[in-house]
Amino acid sequence: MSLKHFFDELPLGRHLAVLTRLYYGALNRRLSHLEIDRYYSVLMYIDRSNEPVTQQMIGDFLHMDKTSMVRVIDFLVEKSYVIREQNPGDRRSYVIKITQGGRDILPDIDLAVADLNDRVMVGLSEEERALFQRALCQISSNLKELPADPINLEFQPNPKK
Amino acid sequence: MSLKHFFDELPLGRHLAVLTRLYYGALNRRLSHLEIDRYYSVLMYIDRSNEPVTQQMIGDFLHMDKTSMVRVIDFLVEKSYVIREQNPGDRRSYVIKITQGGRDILPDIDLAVADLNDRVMVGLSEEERALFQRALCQISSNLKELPADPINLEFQPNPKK
DNA sequence: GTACTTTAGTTTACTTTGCAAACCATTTGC
DNA sequence: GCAAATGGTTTGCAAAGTAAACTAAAGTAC
Repeated sequence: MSLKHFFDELPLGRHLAVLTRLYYGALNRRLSHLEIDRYYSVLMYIDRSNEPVTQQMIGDFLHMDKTSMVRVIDFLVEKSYVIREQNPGDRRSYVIKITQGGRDILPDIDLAVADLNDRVMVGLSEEERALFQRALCQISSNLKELPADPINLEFQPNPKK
Repeated sequence: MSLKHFFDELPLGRHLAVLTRLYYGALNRRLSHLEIDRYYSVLMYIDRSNEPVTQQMIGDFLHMDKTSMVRVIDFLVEKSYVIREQNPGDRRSYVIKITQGGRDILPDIDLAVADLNDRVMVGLSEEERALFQRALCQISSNLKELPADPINLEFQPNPKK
């Protein structure tokens, strides 16, 4: 049997799931000194945005559902990386603001993410990396066009003691 | 803020996780008439292999851990898609064999997977698709070189009633 | 202004998958 | 022949998505 060839016949999602796990395994290892579980992206988004951010906006941007969002923000508030502030413009929602404590750990996160993003691309030329990014976007937009059942797929770190 | 640019700064794993979820959402929808949850890959592998397959081998190939493997095979046996047979060569292990019932649903699975794998690539040339596949393999091998914490990330379908 | 609908966020209960640890029955290595 | 490793199982836990029901606030229509 040509396992090599069979690889391409498998659901693409299977490969993506494996890569996701490997990726976060590596990232969590690099950032294991931070108490931030795996919510790097959330903190990065809050920091990068130049407009006030609500939970809804974060969830929309990162494609996380709102109940998970509650848990994530609860966690980040608990760790004092962000605070919930009343949104003066809409009293139903909160503005999520990064704290100094959050800003303090961001450089580590940015560095680790940038470095790992770079390392996983070792062996690919600049053009190939650019194309890969473009392919991801294309695939994403293709998938969003398709009818789909709701599904959850996520990773979780093992509790490192 | 250039959100477009920020996209590349996010952990690659974040994008992969989202794509995995979208992909399985679409695939499960297409195969919702089958009672096979999301174990397409397992059945495909058992079918494709031209040597006797044990749970260990499946798990190794698909990067699923052995306790999940037990659950998956239990499920497939329950649904009569596969059977566990004593492995004459090693009495600790089983040979997992696909049944006629399993073979019956494989064409549907193969078709849906091939079609979806193709659809997600719409907008990319043959060369670009080939490069994308190669990039995935490269990334995978790069990641395996890196130290990593164990992590789990998977998807799960919502219980469609 | 009153009533209906939508939206932001929360809570609870459930699902799937990975991991860890303990375990049994074998097989392998010395 | 005995210790160590291996295939598989079980149990218990963790994270994240979903659904459904809920509150409070906003928006819309009349």
